[in-house]
Amino acid sequence: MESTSTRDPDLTRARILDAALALFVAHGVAAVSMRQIAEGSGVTKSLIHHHFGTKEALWGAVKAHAFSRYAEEQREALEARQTPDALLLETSVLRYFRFLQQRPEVVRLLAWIHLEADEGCSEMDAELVRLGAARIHEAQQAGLLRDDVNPTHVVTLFVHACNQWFTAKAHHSGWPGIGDDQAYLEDFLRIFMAGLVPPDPR
Amino acid sequence: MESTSTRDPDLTRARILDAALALFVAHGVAAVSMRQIAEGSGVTKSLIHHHFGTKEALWGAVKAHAFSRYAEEQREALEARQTPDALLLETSVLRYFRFLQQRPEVVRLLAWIHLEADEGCSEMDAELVRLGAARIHEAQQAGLLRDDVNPTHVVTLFVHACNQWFTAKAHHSGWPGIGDDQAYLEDFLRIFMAGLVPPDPR
DNA sequence: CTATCGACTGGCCGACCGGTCAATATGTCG
DNA sequence: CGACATATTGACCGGTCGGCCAGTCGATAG
Repeated sequence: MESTSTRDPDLTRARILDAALALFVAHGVAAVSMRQIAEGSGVTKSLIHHHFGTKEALWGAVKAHAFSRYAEEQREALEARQTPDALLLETSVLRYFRFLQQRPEVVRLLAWIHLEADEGCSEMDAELVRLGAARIHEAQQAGLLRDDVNPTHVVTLFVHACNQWFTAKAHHSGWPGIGDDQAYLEDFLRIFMAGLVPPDPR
Repeated sequence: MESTSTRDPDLTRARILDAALALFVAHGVAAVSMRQIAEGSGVTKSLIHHHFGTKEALWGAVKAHAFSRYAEEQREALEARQTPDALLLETSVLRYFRFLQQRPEVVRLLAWIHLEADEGCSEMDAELVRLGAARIHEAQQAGLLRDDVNPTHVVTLFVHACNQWFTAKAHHSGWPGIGDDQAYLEDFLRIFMAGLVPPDPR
């Protein structure tokens, strides 16, 4: 049954993971102390060591927890296809863009993972990419998309275009003539979709 | 005249900046100690404080030094236009891609700066973006590129596509079906350039 | 009731942190 | 040759770090 407020190790672990994720993502692993995480999660520093061992192990658990949840959300959205094939790619880009727009912590988590060159995390979204690439391959064979480009690169390209937009947002917000999220998304989609139509056979 | 091996404050500053850049870029500012920088540059820790003050000031000097050198290189290459207008954009993308390919430390430096949300650094490449956007605007008015997209977004898009490719390389190298640098670049250029041709007026 | 196991606590440790400071070495100028 | 500015050094400071450990608390099983 549901436990009372005290002595709930699962809830404790969850609270530690949440606080650690927030702090790690905001300031970086090296800049966050175990004492800060303890304070942020309302538990003792020793208890964190009891549940997760070392700080590095905690970071590993945080990554696995947050990343797998994100990957699951994305897969569910991707597998529930109800749009016609011709618009599937465009709506996928749009959904991914909105997803990152509403979850800035995912963007920063990815950025930290990239800087660590953690190849282990790539397994978690490899399945997503494979799924998306398969959809694009289908559309290519149906003549809806040009077939002289690697489907995986198509997925990679739009993921990159969305990720980097939010990653570097503070930086390029000072660039002259740049627009807001919506304006960038629309221009990207114009170029991206027009660049993928099959060439006129004539 | 040229000084001997001892007592060359300029050389000392340069050595400290080089060592600090390498360490900061590799491990992040918070994870690098002044003692490590001292060891890496062959000087005393106190001497670093003497020349640069605090650790944060050193990081600022490192950013300014590396970033301005990078921006200068890019501007020189951009201002020496000798290619015909029709190919300028494609060669610009190619040059920028090769530039990042040969300077992985620039890619990582940018990634760290983005995570800091340091808006001050955006002034350094804002001029570059303005210059590139102006070239694209010229090409639009000459009818070489579609004119219903923001020129700044065109620059932003290809910068993002190149940056994120190298930033996340270790991560997406595990994705199924992904190609190498050259294959990605070619596919990106196909989509990008085809997406920018003016629509058939008929 | 008692034995037992895991959740949980406070205190402690050695190592290391960024930064300071007085003292010294070295080059330059009068 | 001094006098002076500054590059350079090593010792040292208070504070914080991650991790450890002995021990208490609380639920559950026998």
